[in-house]
Amino acid sequence: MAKAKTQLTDYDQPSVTVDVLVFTILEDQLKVALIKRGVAPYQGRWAIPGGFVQMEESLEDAARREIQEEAGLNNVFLEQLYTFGDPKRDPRGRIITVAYYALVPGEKLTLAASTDAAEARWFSINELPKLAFDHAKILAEALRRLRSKIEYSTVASALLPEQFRLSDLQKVYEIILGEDVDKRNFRKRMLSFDLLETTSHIDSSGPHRPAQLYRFKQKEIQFFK
Amino acid sequence: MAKAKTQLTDYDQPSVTVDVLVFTILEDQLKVALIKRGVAPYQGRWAIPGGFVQMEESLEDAARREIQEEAGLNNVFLEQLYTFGDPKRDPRGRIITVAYYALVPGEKLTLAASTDAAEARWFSINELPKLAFDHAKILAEALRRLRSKIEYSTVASALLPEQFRLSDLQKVYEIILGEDVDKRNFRKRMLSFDLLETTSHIDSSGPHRPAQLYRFKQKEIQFFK
DNA sequence: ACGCGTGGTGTATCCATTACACTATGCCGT
DNA sequence: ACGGCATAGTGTAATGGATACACCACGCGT
Repeated sequence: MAKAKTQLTDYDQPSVTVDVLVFTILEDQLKVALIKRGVAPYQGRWAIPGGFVQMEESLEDAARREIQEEAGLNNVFLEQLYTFGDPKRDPRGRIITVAYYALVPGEKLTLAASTDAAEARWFSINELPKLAFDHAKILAEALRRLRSKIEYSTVASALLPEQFRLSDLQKVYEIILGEDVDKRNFRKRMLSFDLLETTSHIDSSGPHRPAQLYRFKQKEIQFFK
Repeated sequence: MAKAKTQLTDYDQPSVTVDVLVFTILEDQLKVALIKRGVAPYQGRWAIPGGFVQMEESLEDAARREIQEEAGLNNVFLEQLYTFGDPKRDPRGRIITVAYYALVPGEKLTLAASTDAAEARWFSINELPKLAFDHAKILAEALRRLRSKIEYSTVASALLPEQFRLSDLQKVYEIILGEDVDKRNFRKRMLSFDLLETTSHIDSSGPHRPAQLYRFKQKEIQFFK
């Protein structure tokens, strides 16, 4: 085991990981990417993907690296959630984890099992397995944050392709909030913020009236009102 | 320098500190406790008090320990703010800091200079000195959080004694938000949430009509609506 | 007793949110 | 080509919360 040359105190210190909750929408459900642990502790249990923070990378870079490794994705919405540091949260020792959550558009996505994971899968948040460590708590916190944030910001855009129908956007809200939304009020409200614009494209798939496609004026997340 | 016996990887790892922003209200101003650094780097600059996380304590316990050491206070409102982990944020090496903020009632408070601090003082947030490290950013984030949170929760209670006049509560809002509040609307709104109750005490200090004293029904923070 | 300073109260207006139902349009099957 | 199906798209009335606003109440100090 290497000596910790850069430590600034003479004492043992906690290790630091980042865990990343990657959410997407598939089959009209909110899904989260989990990995099946291939080693003890919690061997065989599902867990939030994560890994140690390297010395030269920022926390956010570490989170992006994880997403790249697990799901092959760059350039997704990513936000720090909370830092979990209970001394007992990991039976291997003192590990503090900085949790992030990411949102990726519901398109083609592949999940790669990483070194210490036997398998990786999307789970609907309505059909979650028992999770390893304190990961159920972390996931619950992420869902709270996402449900809250969608009410006053444009985060939903990160779950959609660049262009989308208003009914697609409405569906994202319904899936995340878990309740139906009134179509007319929803459209009125969304358009009133002046953060959406029509594109020159029309969606004519499907045996019904074609829909206008919209996009968000800004790629970055905006706040309502 | 001690060998890091409990490390879980063969690589060097970041150190972890907690930094704690302690806010109070004094002289009708929102104040934050800062310490003057007695050692390099940033010797002589003012900084947010903080320290290393010990192996056996949770992050919150570490934050409470800091508050105890710096200000001799227990049992204050404390909430995790954000974790700052830029590899360049500290010239001494890789230090990740988990920032907390605490709110203490505006009463008698003493600040003690700790080992590596030459001095400790309250600063009005309107008259801040240049801060060490990335502490200006951390403080700005804390202020944003506090200003946001006071709008939809009872956090203001943590800045007041157990019993207070409605005008005291109003003043806390005005100081934190930095703008005047309409007295009648403020009272109507606060009372409408049914989170306050009158006490049997009347404040008769001052050469004017005495004021009813109120308290929050719950000690814990509640959310409006 | 009167004036000062803060405590305490109500009403009318405005604006945002809600509830709610029908017509429009393209596709597909006959 | 037409009729039915499925989703797109649209407006108005009622409600309720937020805002703006001014005067009397009460103890104290002089």
